[in-house]
Amino acid sequence: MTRTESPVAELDDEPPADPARRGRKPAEPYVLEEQVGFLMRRAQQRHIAIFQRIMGEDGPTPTQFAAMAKLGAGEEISQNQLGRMTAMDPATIKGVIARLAERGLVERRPDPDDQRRVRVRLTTAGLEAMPALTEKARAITAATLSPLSREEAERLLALLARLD
Amino acid sequence: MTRTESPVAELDDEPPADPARRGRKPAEPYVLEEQVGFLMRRAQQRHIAIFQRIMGEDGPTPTQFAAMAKLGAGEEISQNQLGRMTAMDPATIKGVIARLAERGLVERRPDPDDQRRVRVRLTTAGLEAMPALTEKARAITAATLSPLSREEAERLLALLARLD
DNA sequence: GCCACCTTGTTTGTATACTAACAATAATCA
DNA sequence: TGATTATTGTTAGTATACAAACAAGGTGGC
Repeated sequence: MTRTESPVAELDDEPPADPARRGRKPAEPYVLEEQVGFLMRRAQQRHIAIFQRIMGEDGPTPTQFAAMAKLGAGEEISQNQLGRMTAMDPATIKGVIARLAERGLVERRPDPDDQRRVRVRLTTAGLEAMPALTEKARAITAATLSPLSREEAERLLALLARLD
Repeated sequence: MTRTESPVAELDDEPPADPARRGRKPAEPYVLEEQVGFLMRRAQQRHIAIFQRIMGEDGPTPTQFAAMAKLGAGEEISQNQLGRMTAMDPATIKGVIARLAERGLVERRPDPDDQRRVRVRLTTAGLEAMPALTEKARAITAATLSPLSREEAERLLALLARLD
């Protein structure tokens, strides 16, 4: 699982990298469009655009739907724990849950056993919305991956999952 | 995080998922951790954390550095055009340039030939900062891709580039 | 039982990102 | 030329994200 040597830097035909360059030759250029960060940002922009198009005007955002998906069949989960499950820090999940609550899709109540906790669950409206939303979510995944073959898509997901 | 089985449960064959599933079988579950959007968001979170660690406390953010990289050797580019080159819409690039200007790394001046335009370029301080920042950017890319072999990294970049 | 420490949640501040609406200027075409 | 259209930039509003500082409720060590 370790990788100590040469970075990536070779989509074209470049000489090996060198950390200390003192007045040396032009060396390899830094090409923004070939950097992981830039490519991921662009891919995410496209994905989010697809998400909004399919979910529609007043549909949930990606993080809102992630929270709803984890609340799934009606479980009650503490706010921070839900944040951990959906890769959001406490400050972020707080806002997401607040907006879902404003729209009547989730409800919060104090945990009877631990007064620090806020338990969150889907409302009836939220529960009823889930099947249609989940179908849309599948369509969003499919549309995002549509430029790739099924094998390529699986390879991409496997590689992304390893960047953790 | 639970990583149980194969990444992509199933794409079947058709991107457009069937809109109506009425009382069908249990069907495949929707597993958040296997969706592209979720995996990309997590990968980006990790990348941004690496970025901030290596660039340091008062280093540029990813978008700020992207803008600086495109201004490169001292070219003067209009604000919106710079936004297009770095995948930022006009409202976003405006804020990024404003913050870079506050820190004295770029400067703006009206375009003499087109009064709508604002031309942006690196200041002397910005220019002088670039070599060290670019070295750090290379280290960031390498660190982000470090869980992968060189071949895997190249495959990932190629796949991400196709999601456009 | 008490105190130190950990966890949970909130608040504030900074930085992306995008939409929508708008103003000013250029470019085009009838 | 004059009107329509396009481009450039700004402003306001919504929604992530994270850090840092804080309050308050649990837990364990002694």
